[in-house]
Amino acid sequence: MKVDELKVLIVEDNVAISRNIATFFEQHNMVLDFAYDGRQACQLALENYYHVIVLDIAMPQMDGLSVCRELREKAQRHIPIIMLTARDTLDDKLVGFSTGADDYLTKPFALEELYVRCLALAQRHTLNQSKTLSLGKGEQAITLDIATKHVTRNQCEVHLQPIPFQILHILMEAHPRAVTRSELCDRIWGEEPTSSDALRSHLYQLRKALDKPYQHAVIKTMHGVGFSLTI
Amino acid sequence: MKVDELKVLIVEDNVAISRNIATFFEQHNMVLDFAYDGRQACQLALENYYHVIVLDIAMPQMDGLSVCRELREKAQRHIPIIMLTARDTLDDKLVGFSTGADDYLTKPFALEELYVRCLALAQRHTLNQSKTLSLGKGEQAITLDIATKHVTRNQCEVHLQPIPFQILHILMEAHPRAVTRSELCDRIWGEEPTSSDALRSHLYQLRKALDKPYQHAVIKTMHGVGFSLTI
DNA sequence: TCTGCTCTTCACACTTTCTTCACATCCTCC
DNA sequence: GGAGGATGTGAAGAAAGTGTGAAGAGCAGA
Repeated sequence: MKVDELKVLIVEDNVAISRNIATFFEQHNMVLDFAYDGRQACQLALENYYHVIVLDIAMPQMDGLSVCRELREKAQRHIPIIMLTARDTLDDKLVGFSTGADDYLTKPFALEELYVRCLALAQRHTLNQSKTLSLGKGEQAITLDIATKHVTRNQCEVHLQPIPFQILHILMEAHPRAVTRSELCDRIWGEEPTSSDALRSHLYQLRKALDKPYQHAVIKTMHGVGFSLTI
Repeated sequence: MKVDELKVLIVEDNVAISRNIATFFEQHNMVLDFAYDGRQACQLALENYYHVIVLDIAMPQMDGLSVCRELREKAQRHIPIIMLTARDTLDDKLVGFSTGADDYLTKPFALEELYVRCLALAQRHTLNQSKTLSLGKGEQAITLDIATKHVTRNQCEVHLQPIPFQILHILMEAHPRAVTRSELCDRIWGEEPTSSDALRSHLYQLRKALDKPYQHAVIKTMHGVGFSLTI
């Protein structure tokens, strides 16, 4: 998956609306998956990594609110969710938010509006700007420049290959949460998974470059869980 | 967060609009401060704690975008900001988000809409903080961070293996209720149960790590019933 | 085509965690 | 106070997960 692609799950039983969204979003370089009912939505959302989920409230089998509740309960991380609703009373909105939606739109809505809110939620609004992440201080100080792919630790440049760079990027975004192996694989390889041996090997490379020269290792293994940064 | 604890800064040079917002918001138990230009806004925002800032883009002296940028730069924490804008093109929205707004509304807007978004933003912000359970004080003080899997007692880190961690998590959620053996087994192993010897062994490990170093044991056996935490 | 870099695969060593078992101890009820 | 079930203790081995490093495949640019 390319770094600047946004992966979005559209949960909407009305095929016409789905298709509309698809046309607009794909023009804007987004990668879409679709679900047409709640069950399917939950399954997809728990198995794959999405930057944002667009969720219709009114659906057969399992409505949007239930999906939202289930994801909040079962998913390891907080998945950004935008609700689509036909209702428009204060109470309905409050209910939507209180079950854990991050944003909502009332139908009918402008596709553009949905697009902007997806970007914002995915925190990709800085899409075209040089953005640097930084964490820690002293010997543990790590900076990562997304645009130039520069990484430093303790002010010294660290050379990373592309995949180790991606791994570090994901870990820094998630900090202090641990990231599971499957989430890492999902975000790096997307649809075409490789053997998990590859991931181990890239992690080894990342550690060799980032941690080996220093006393304190910042990449921590959480046995049976995944990896996290400890600063 | 209780609604009546929400503290909001309204930054808007049009007094009529401010007054409107004030009337509606105060009916909903929010506590408001007002600023009428950008300078004033920055000053107030940096000196006081607000749950949300409602920020008009078009203002004399220093516009909303500049205020936003300055706050992102100078403020220690991420202050949730909702932008109010008269403009309504895709680019304008993107610019708004890219300077760091968390949400925006296009004028004219329904007060109700603004109200709901303020609530949502404040809530989302507190939800994003890593979730920690804590119980007791002094030597019995126990904290458990769900995201990072960190456990402390008496401010000292306690290393737990995954299953003992799960057990403690379940016990802390249930506190002060006792949890039966079968409930524990059910939640840990689900459908495929193991011998109950395993559970005993994991409980032993949990006690060894959590209680042994201290005088007072917090894990209490209720003979024939199950286990509970006594703080 | 060659060169240099990156990615994947594989084999092996090592670590952590889980389960099982044997025995000790405790509690409750008769 | 004794019998018998429930629970605590601890060690040992099984199982799963992880680290390490090298070798070769694959690919893009010179």
